[in-house]
Amino acid sequence: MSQEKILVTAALPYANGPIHLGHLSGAYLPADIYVRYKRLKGSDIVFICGSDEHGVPITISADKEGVKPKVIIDRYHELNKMAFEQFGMSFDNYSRTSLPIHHETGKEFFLEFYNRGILVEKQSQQFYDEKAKMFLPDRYVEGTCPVCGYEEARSDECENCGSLYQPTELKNPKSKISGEKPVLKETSHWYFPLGKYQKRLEEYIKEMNEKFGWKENVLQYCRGWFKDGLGDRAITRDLDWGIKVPLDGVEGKVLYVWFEAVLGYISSSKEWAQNKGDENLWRKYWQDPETKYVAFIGKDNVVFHCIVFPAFLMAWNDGEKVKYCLPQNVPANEFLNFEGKKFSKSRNWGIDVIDFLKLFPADPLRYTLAANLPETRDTDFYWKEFQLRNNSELADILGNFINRTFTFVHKNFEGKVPAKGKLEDIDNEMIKTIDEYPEKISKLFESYKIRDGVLEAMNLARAGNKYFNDSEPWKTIKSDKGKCATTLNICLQAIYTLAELMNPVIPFSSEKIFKMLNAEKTDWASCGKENLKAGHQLNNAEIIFPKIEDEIIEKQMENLNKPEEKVEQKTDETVSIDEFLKIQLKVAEIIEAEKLEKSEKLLKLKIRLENEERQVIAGIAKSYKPEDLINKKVVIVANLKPAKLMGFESQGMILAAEDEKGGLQVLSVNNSVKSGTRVK
RNA sequence: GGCGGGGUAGCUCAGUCGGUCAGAGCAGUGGAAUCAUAAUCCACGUGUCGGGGGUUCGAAUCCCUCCCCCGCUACCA
Repeated sequence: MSQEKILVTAALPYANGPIHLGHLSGAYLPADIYVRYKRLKGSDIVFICGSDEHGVPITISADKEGVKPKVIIDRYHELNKMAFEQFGMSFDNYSRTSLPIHHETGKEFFLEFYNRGILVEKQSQQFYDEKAKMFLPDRYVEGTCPVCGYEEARSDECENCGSLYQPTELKNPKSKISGEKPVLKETSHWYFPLGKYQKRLEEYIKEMNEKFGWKENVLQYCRGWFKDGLGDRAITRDLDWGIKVPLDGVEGKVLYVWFEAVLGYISSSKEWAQNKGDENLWRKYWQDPETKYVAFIGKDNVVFHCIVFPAFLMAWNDGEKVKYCLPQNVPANEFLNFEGKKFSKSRNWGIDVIDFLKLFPADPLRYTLAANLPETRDTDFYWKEFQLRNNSELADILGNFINRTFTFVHKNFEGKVPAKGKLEDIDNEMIKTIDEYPEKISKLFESYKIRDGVLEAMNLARAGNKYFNDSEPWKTIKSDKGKCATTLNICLQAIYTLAELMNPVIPFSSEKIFKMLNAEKTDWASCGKENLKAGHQLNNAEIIFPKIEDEIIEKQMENLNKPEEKVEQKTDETVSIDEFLKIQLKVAEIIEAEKLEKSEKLLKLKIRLENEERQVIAGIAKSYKPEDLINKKVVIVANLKPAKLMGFESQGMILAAEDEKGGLQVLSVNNSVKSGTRVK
């Protein structure tokens, strides 16, 4: 088979915030594993990505901070680029859509469509914020629903009753940006007639699926869109931030981000070609019908990559010019949740890649995420699972297999690869097993079952351990050194194979293993053969996967509870009287108070309820001296679950409110109320 | 409200164009071994495959219905 030519793109992350673990699982990690695998297979491959830097949310972030959008995108472009590098993403190019080269691409496509009369111009009434001097997207306008009277309805749809209406019908509209009342203003936009391409799109997807086997979830999403019918979609917006509409006399309009963002793949490829010193090199991939184009994305992006982008390319290809390749496969993943809940920036739920990599190396994270990729449905990231994957699999199974083999060879064979002797059944079987692995994993990776491929690779390490155990080299070293040598030789060949098979998943560790083996990687097809010659000198062993201690994981899990409490404070959810009555608030008299020595904030109090005494630890030392509290009658939560603070048990909690200066005011009642009285 | 996805062993997840499909890993229990990061290897699962009904010789897998969770709902990216 001739060398495959492959173009791989990974979704362009939006430069309005840091990427988190969910992004990695959705698109980037599977893409990187696939690309690294294909490189080992010897494919001619180029891997493209970059920051998506236009759109309204970025301008809003900029306004909030009182800076230009450029500040925002520069910040997150650099941050995310760095995060990707540390995570081991092996992009050939990581570009950004704010570059002139991309603006040119965007304008070129727009003009191509405009000049060929493909676009439709339509007038419409849009809300305009006079204070902010901008047109408002629907989600930034709030008002009273004309149907049900719900006060937080959007400009075109009520989330409460589900009604759809014209923006003109919304009562009391209010801009969420300035808080001012927006006015309706006439505007015009260009629309791309997606509907005209629906039939061809359906055929395209059907054909690609038949030939290359698309994922079921992706097909489902597409069917959903086709079922509803595709309509015209506006490809311009009234905004200053973005690619200017390249027509004379048109001001204050830009190409809508979803029109140009997908074209960013092409621009990034152009930039890559320039950097390579061959301006037209990108055409070798994008414009050669032999190219296998694979687009890795998360499920939220399916419509853009399976429908919108292909439609653009079809429209372009209908012209006289050179034609672009359409995606041959779009292996979109579902989402990764975090400890059972959706990642949420606003709720501070989850962890950003850059922060994670400050705590742990990339490979354990890559392995953990790969072993639980949301390929068929949403999955979860759990700190405990991360620790377990690292400790029980990377360290105990893979790491230990390598370590036990190396230490044995160094101790008994002077660190040189022992020569194979007479082979017995067990040896032949192991050799066969090793030899079959590359093809086995290939099959999985080729059908985008990345997760299964990764887990299968770990099984070779398991097989290695079993072979080691069953061969008992610690016995044969004394009884039959030739047999022992055979065992270790085969174990080392297995380690070599593992280093290569695992290379796409844990590239940093793979390099370390190759270094220990004092060897270079080979092509994928050969890595299951005998690659280490007898007598070959090995380097010293090192621990590749240190264990992660419980305390470190527990600390991370403790941090999680903080944002959760914040969320509860913010919600205005109501509680029933029954729920309220579960909390027993009681009046208590403070009879003793003393400061806890090692603590800044805590006081140890003895309080008296009706006829019982309790110890309560209260965090009010900064606002009250112990002696000031004696005989004071305060309100406590009497049935709060007891907790230990600084080693002292606290049987309840004193209610207090924070004043403007951050001082605390304890809730107190005057002496006419008896201790133990229930507060209702 | 509409549309879509999901509900499979203690946990995380595979498996559904009906017939060795009732699974893997982890956890748990017992055992073997001691070269190794106390690391390995072997053995062990009576799970109503969310509930109920139906089609069929046969359903986790198809149809109907109910319950629960999640996502999307288009000028938001």
